[in-house]
Amino acid sequence: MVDSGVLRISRLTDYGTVLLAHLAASQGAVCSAADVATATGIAAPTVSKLLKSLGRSGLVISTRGANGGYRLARDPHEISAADVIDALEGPVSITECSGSDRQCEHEGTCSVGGAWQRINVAIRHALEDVSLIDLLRNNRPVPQPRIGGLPINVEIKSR
Amino acid sequence: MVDSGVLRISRLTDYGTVLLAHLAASQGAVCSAADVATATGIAAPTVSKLLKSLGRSGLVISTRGANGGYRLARDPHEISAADVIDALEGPVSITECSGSDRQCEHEGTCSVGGAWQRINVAIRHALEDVSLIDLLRNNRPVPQPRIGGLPINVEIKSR
DNA sequence: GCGATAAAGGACCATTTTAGTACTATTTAG
DNA sequence: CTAAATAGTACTAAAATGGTCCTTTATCGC
Repeated sequence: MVDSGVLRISRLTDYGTVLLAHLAASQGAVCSAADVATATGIAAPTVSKLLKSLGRSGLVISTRGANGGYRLARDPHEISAADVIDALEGPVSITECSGSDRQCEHEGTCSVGGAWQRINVAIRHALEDVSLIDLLRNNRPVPQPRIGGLPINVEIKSR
Repeated sequence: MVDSGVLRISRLTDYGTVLLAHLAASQGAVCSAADVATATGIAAPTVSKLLKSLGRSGLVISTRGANGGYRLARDPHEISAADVIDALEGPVSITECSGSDRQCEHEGTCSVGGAWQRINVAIRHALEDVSLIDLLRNNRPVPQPRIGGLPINVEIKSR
């Protein structure tokens, strides 16, 4: 449990961004799933599965048959992190009851709710603000700030 | 799968905010875990487990023995959503490899990374911006729910 | 001191989610 | 026609999650 905590995206979604980044780097050329797998080092069946999903969501365009493959459906500037997450995991919502309109089972006694929406919106904006290009470009050796031995990203308040 | 997707906090963390909200509403009075369980409708062992965690993280203060119980460690204005999440789930990080210092297994081929940090920071800020009081006050439709006689929307000093 | 109360801390189990695999059908270039 | 490649579906293994139980320790009231 040393790993990251909440608010994580699933590993598959993370892979998804890697795949899309590869397609973006390929400048519109059609790449087969196998090619992408080789290039990214992600297992072929997994790549295939992900690209299928991304196709269904309209982020990539597929061409079937011999010499077929995948390419981005639109300019990588126009694909946001939110798009990728939506495609692979469904709509973003931080709590179960704040996202959908169905009833929370503790509705009567639950005194928490409204402010999560605000948080949701903020997160949404952050995700929409980052494009595939950003994800590609901001790639750097990472001078990750470190606090003590802790791999924390953001400053943590004193305890 | 109708439910919320990624970026959700776990149910336990959600419960945690409910528990803390109840303690906030109790204005510093000591509440036993059993009381809180009754008041919130959350299963007693679960409440107990959560309050233990919150105690270890310094968000609540425990008193053992007869007439013991829990109370908030500090003013509810000073407890943020980020605090609660940190306490119950560890540090927030959206991807596995952006949060920890361990190597991503696809390091050589992975072209994604940097921009997630920016997203992390944005999310972090959103979470730090919302206090327990906000979570209480922005309470929705449910008009003045009362819990075993206790009104839950206690007005505490506004800011 | 004694007994009741209540938290602390672990160990443990059931269920759900997630990740990954396999197999079959369909489409298309040559 | 055949080979290459995606589409779709079903299945399995592994991990995280949620929840329960039990034993120990501390405190209060008598």
